[in-house]
Amino acid sequence: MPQDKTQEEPTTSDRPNDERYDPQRVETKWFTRWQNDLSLYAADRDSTKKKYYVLEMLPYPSGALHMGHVRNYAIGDALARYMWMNDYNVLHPMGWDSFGLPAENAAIQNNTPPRQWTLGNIAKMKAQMKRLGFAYDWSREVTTCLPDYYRWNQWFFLKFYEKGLAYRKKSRVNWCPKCCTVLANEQVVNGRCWRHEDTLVEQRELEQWFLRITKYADELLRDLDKLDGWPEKVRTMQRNWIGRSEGTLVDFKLDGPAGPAGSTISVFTTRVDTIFGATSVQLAPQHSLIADLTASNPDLRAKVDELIAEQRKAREVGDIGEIEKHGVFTGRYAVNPFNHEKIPIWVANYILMDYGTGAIMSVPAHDERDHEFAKKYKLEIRLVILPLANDPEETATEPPLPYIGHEGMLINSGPYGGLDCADAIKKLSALAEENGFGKATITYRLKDWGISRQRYWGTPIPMIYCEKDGIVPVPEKDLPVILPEAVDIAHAVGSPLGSLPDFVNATCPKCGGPARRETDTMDTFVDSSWYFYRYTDAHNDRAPFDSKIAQYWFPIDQYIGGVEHAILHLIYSRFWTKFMRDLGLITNDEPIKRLFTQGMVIKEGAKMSKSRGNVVSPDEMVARYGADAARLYSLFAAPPDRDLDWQDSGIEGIRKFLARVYRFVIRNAGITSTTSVETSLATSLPPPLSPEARQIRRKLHQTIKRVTDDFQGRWHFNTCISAIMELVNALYAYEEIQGVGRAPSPASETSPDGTQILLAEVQRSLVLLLAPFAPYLAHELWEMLGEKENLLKARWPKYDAALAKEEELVIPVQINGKLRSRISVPADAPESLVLERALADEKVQSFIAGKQLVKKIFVPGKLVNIVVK
RNA sequence: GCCGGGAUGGCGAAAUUGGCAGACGCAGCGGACUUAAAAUCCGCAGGUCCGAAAGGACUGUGGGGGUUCGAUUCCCCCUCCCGGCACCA
Repeated sequence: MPQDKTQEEPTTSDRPNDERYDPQRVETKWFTRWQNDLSLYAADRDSTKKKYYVLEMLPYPSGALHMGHVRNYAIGDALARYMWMNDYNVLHPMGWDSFGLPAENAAIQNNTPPRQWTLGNIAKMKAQMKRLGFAYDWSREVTTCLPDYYRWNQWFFLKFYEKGLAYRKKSRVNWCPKCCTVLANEQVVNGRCWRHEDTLVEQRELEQWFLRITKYADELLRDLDKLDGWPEKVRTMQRNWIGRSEGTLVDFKLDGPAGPAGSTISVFTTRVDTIFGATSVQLAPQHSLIADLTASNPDLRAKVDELIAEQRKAREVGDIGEIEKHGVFTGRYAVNPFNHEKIPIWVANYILMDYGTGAIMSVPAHDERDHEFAKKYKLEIRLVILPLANDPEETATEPPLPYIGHEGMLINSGPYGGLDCADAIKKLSALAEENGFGKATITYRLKDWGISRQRYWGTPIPMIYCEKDGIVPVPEKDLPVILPEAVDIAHAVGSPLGSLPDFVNATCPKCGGPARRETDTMDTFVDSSWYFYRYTDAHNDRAPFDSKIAQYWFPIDQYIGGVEHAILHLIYSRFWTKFMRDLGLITNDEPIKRLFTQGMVIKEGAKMSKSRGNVVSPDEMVARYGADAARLYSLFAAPPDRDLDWQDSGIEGIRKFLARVYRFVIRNAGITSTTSVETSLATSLPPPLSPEARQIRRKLHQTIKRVTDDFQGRWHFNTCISAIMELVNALYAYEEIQGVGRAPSPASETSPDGTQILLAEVQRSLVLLLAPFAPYLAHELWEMLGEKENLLKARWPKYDAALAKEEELVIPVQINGKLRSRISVPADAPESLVLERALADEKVQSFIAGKQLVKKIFVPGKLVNIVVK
C-alpha cells in the first residue's frame, strides 16, 4: 500500500506526511516480503563464482538477543551483503548452540522440559533476527540439540575412540556435596556451588572421558604463526594457554624402603644445568608418593593435609600466587642421579600437582621461589652458575642470589664445571637419557580435554560397559543414541540419565549380554567445535558433511565473534579441524582464515546486566527507532573492535540521519524515474556541469572510495557511515543552492540534462552504499528509484579515481612548523608554482620579512613549510 | 611478574604512509519556519587571552625526554585503565 503512494507523489511534497520517515511502515513492508522468499539469501550449491564464507558465532538460545548479538550480526551482515553485491557466492548461515546448563536450570525453576524451553527460545530469537533484517540462509540452520546434529558428535566420538584419541581416566573434578553432582568449572563461583552459595566445592576423583588434544599441542602452537588474519591478542592468548615449555625430566630415586607408589620421583626442570645446586626435592601435597611416606606417620599426614587446605583456600580466593610458602620435611631422602647426593624430600604448598610432574628439584641459588623457601627453612643454598663477565679478562664475581640468568658458566658441578648453560642443558639431558634416568622433554600447560558432564542436556556419550567385554563403543549403525525426554532433572542424583533404566540398560554389542550405557553427556564445546562444517551440508544423513562441499567452502573467510571465545571454542575448533583432516574428511589445516573479535556493548561504562538495570533491549530499539537505526548505530558509535558505549541519544541521531536520506530521495526520486540510469555513468555526462555539481560528483566518488576501501579489511564502519553522512550533508547543501527537488524542474519531461543524470546517479549510489548497513531503508529507496532488480544482486558502485580528485587544493603554509596561512592552488600545481604563491602570500610575507630563508619544504598535495632564521 | 590492547573537546569518536588535530554524530548555543510547540532547515562551537567586531596571539592528543623543518603517529622512560596468563618449576 504505502509503496504505490510514494511512487506516485514523490515530488509533490505539499503534504508533510509523505516526507516523514516511518521506520515501522518501511520495515514491516519489507519484512513481510522477505518472509515470503526463502531463497533470498541462499548460497548457491553449484557456482562458478568465487566463494565467500562469512560467519558469526552462533548464539546460545537464552531466549532473547542482546545488543552484543546485534552488533556482532550487524558486522557480519554488512560484510555478507557487501560480498553479495560484489558478485561472490556468499555463505552466511546461522544456528543454535543449544545444549547446556541454562536449559536444565530453567527446567528446574519453571518445570519446563529443556527441549521445549530451548526450542521455544530459538523460535523467539529467530523471529528477532528476522525482524532485524539479518540475511541468513535459514535452509542451513543448525540446531545442536537435535539428534540429526548430535548424532555426528557421537560419530566423531567413536572416531576419536577408534584412533585412540578418546580415552577414559580418573580425574579430579568439582563436586558439590549438596547437589550430589559434578559441577563444571563455570558452575563454581569463588570456590562455592552456584546453587548453594554457602557450600564449598570439593575435589573428587572420577572416571571421565578425555579427548587427546595434547597430541596436537605442538601443531596448534606452530600453526598460530600461519594465522595472520587473526588478532595478535587471540594468538597470544592461545600461546599462553598451550604453554609450551622445554625442559628435562630427571628421575630421583627414593633412598630407603619404597611403598606401592614405587621409588622414583620424576621432576621436570627447564634448568637441568643447575642440578648440582639442587639441595632438596619438593613434592606437591597431592603427589602419589606421599601416601607411602605418610602411611606410618599420621603427624606428617596431618601437616600435608594442612598444605592441601592452604592451596585450596588460595585457589578459592583466586590468588594462588600470593600464598605464603610453607613446607614440611618428610624425613626421607632422594638421590640425585648425577652426583648420587642424598637430598631431603619436602612437601610444599607452592608445588602444583597439575603442572609438570608435581615434583621439582629445588635449586635455591637459581630460582626465586626456591630461594625464598630455602631461606625460610634454612636449607642449603649452593651457587652453581656464575654469570659470564662481559670482559673475558675480568674474573667473574659472585652474583646476588638468586641468580636466574642464562648467560652463565657452571661451577661446583663436578665434571661439567666450565660449560655454559645452554651446552650444559644439552649435555646433561643427553646423559640422563643414555643412562635411563631422564630425558629432554616438552611439557604443555594445555591438558587433555575432559568432555564428560554429569548432566542431562547434552549429547549422550555413545559407549557401553559390559561386564564381560569392558568398554564397548556403540556401533555406528546404532547411532544416534537418543537423549530421552522425560527426565526428572530436579531430583536426579548424579547423572540424570542414570535414573532411567530404559536408557541405562543395554545389550553389549559384542556379546549380546546385559550391559550398562554411559550416562554422562558431552561438554557443549563439542557441539561448537565443528558446527560450521555442518552448515555446508546441513541435511546430510550419511555423514557429518560431504567432503567435497566442505572443501569448496573452507576455510571460513571471515569469522566474527566476541573475544571471550578466544581460547576454549577457538582452540577446540582448531583441534577438531586437525583431527578431521587426519581422518581424511577435509584438506584444510585450519578452519578460520580471518578472525575478527568485536568489542562489547556497554552502557554508562559498565557491562549491561540485569542487576545493574542498564540493559538495552533490541526489541525496544527496533520498536522505537527501527532495525536499521539499531544496526547502523551499533556500527557507527565506535570502531567494531572497540567497546561501544550505548547512548539512546546517539541512536536517535542515527534515526534522524536515515530520515534525512529518506526525505532527500523522496524529493528527488522523480528525476531518476525519467532518467536512463544505465547510461548515466558520471564520466559520460554532457560537459556543462556547474562547479557545485562537479563538487557533488567528486564527493560521491570520494565516498564510494572511502567505504569500499574500508570493506577491504580495515572495517572501520563508523568512518564509512560518517562518510555517507558527509555525502548526504553535501547533497542538502547543494539542494539549498539549487532548489533541486523542492520545485520539480519541468525540464525533466524532455531529455534530462547533466545535472539530472548526475543526481540520479548520486541517489542510486547512495542507496547502494547504504545497503549493507541499513537494508530496510535501502530496499525501500531502491524501489522508490524505480529499480526492479533485487538490491542484493545489484553491483556495488565503482569509483573513478580521476573524478574523486579535487580540482583546487587549499594548501596550508607553515613557517617554522607553525600554521600561518593557507593558499589555494590547482590540484596538479607544480612545486615551483605552489612555493611561489606561498612566498607571495601576504601573511607569509609579514612573518618572513627581514629573516633569512633556510629551507622550503613542499609535500605535494599536503603542505608547504618555510623555515626561516 | 609476563603478554596483549588502550588513554585525543562536555560525550561517542576521526586523522589509513610523519604533514592543517578534533571529520562525522550526540549534547549545547544562535537563527529561520510556527500563534506556540514538535518536527525540519541554516549557522556557531577545543581551551586561554587580546579585540566592540572582523580578526589575532598563545596553548592543546595521559606525563617526561628524544629524533625531525614538522610527532596523536616513530624511539626511550613513566603513570593510569581494560583483557589474558601466572608460585608454570
